[in-house]
Amino acid sequence: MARKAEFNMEQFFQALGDNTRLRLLNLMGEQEVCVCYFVEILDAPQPKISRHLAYLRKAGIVSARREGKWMHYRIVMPPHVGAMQILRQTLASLKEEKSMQADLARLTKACCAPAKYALEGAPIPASVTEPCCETC
Amino acid sequence: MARKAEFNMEQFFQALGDNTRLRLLNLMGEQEVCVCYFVEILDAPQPKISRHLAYLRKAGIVSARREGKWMHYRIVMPPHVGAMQILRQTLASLKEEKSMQADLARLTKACCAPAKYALEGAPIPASVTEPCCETC
DNA sequence: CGGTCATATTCGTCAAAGCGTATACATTTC
DNA sequence: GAAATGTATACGCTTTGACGAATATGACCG
Repeated sequence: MARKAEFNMEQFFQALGDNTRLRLLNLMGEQEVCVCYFVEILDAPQPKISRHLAYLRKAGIVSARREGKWMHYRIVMPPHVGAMQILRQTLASLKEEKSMQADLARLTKACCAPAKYALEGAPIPASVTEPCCETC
Repeated sequence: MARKAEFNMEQFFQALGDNTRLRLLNLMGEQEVCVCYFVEILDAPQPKISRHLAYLRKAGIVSARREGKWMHYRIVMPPHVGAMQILRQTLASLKEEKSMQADLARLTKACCAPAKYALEGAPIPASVTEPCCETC
């Protein structure tokens, strides 16, 4: 039985071949992140963020979850074993870049949830039940 | 001392985001390969092969060596540690795809050198001194 | 139910990149 | 040096994708 799902390497790498998307993936890392944080931290127009998230979703790299008005995105590991390892290695490499570290630092201090995300590193934190405050 | 060279992740992934280039990289694997073999095995117009090789060269993933009329290309591991591991993992994953295995099989049987490449797996085979025959 | 907020999509534009064809360049051979 | 061979580049065309601006959708709130 062929357990290995059909996986499009070409599309996978194309999805990784954009700096905005790499920044988004770095911000997600192990945790679910609300779109409003992406907009704030990347300091980019909201449609741009949304489009790149849609691109990642179509490539099967992230998944979305709605919670009231807010959308939360998280990384979903590809079924393809090799792609999964590549993605893990990519995330690890991103974390070593200074600009990516700066993004992450801004996430922990962002908006009204300075430590909420930083302290809980669960992959799918149901803990994040209040995604935003009055300013976000 | 910052040993880590400036590396463009975005450009790196863009270079991997094309199936023709993935096929070329798979064919190179550990060994140097002559352009004429690429053209024969991918069954593609020679300018197309040449353009993709130039793209990979600009991205710093392959290097070229001239030998008479013939050009030999080989993979050069990126200075960036993470990128190197990603590239290794990518090559390993490619080898598991049937179409890529078929390409490699055609390389070993290609032209007039059925076993020359298959038997010697040295990374930079100086052994390949006669790259082509009358048909290639 | 109308308004507001968060997010997604559409539209038009522009740059990047893939392709086939033709041509240029480099090397060998005669 | 002229022809032949292997490879690279230029050109025009088409597709893809990134972008900003505008608009649509979906959920909450009064």
